[in-house]
Amino acid sequence: MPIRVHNTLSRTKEEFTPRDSGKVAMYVCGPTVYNHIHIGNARTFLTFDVIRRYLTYSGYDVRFVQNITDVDDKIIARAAEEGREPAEVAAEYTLAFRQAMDALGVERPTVAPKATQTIPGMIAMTERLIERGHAYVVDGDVYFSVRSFPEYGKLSGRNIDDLESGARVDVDERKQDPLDFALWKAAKPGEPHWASPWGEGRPGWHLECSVMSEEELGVAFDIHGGASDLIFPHHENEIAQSEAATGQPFVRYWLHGGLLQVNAEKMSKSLGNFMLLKDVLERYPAPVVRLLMLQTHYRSPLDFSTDRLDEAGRSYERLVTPLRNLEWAKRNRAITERADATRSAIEALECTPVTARDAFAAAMDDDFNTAGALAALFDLVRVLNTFLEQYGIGANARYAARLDEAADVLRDLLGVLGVSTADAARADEYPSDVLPLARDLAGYAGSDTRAAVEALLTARTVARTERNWAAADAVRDGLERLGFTIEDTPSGARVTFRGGGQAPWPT
RNA sequence: GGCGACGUCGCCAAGUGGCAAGGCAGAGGCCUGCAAAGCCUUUAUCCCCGGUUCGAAUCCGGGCGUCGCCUCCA
Repeated sequence: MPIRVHNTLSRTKEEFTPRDSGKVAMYVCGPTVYNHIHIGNARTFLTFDVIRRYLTYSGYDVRFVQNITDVDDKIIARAAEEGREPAEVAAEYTLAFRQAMDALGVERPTVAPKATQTIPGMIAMTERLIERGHAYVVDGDVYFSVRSFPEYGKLSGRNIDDLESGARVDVDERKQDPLDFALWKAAKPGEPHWASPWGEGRPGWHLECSVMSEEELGVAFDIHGGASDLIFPHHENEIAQSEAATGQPFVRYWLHGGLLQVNAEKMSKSLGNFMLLKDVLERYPAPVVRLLMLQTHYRSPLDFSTDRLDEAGRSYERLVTPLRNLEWAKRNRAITERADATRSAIEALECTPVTARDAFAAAMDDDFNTAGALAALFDLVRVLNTFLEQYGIGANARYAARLDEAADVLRDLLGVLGVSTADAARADEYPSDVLPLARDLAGYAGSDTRAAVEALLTARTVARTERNWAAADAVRDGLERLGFTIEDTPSGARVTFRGGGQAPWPT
């Protein structure tokens, strides 16, 4: 089944046909490295990470290019505030950006060019534009002439005259038209600068994306992504300069993500209501953050709050619990076939690898409907749970293999969404707080925390055998306060440590 | 003022002409010493008013409300 994508240029869903069969060339606008990225930035990068992963899962060879804007007004301003060199500021936040993306589980780009390493290409494109009559020089600045490009406005659905009537910012008298934008800026004293045919200067904002994408992907590459606030003027200007310079279409499919909001308002630097990704990741595991964002379609606005993160945490638990339960059942060879076990539970288990993959793909093929894809995974979870409930691992190897197959599908498809299941089994590094508890309740005198927990569980088992519920519950409640959960299963008590004295999210 | 998006169960959310997915929360039941996890059951005619259609949450018109872009912004 073909993949369909919403193309901002046509405002409709179109069948996705890449330029070169089997290959996808995509470009996503990267960060300006003047600060840590915020959670809104993260949403956009996450969106395109999942799109890239799904295209790869679908069999495409994806070449993914993302710029690093490391020379810009905001970087210069920040450096001036802090009495540092712009390059130093850019280097610091470039590193921070990569670390944050790694922490979120975003795959690295195939290529991540920096603006400062693309200067010759930007100068060359500016020269091309001047030659073709699309740009003009004024006092060391070079401006693109929007009037020279008749199709200006086709992406954002505006026309030049409407834009000018709504203009409310000071007009630079040196521009031929108020909408003309800088391709090259003459450097002011103290600013980073490079030699150019128009004097010492630095590139304008939009230019790098046009140059890098053409160098790395060629023109009329497949997918250009970014958040919807980049449609105008950024992407509109990219189209103008690229198509004016090459005389060819720039991009086949424009994909734009919805903005993240806080309290139903746009989160932005200027409103000051933003949260940094790194701060959120200190409090919530990456899979939970990803899950929250993937529960909403990528083009819709998404309201972000800790309440919703907590909710996503519970959803994550539901998705990974069957994997934990299956491992536990296998380790204990738990076969709990019940008298009322049903034939349909077996049939569902047999069908689920295929039905889950089909439903997942059908949702994702429809403009990357991750919410629908998740629904397919929750259905798979129910099938697994139901089978485990009724049969355990099953009385013969045939079902054990079926269970493994279903679990593999679940892990694989969660992987396409970049939702790691690795955290699900973490249970090491018990806190030393268990030692006094074990001494008081189990008479354990050693210093090995794992042995202490074992002693506590043994004491609890003994107490339960003696029907001494108060003593048994003292162990469970004591451990609960330290971040452990005890669950009694047909194969004995299972203890899960969720970390710290405080659970990463309420359980 | 110009352009655009959205309004679906308590909360979140999918669904673009044919009996309204899913998650969270709630209720009842099963299981449990009690729990936890899990299973089963249970909760909507889709902002309002018109229209098109055999049939609309889905198409058209109007209204109300929310949000975004038009200025750096993911």
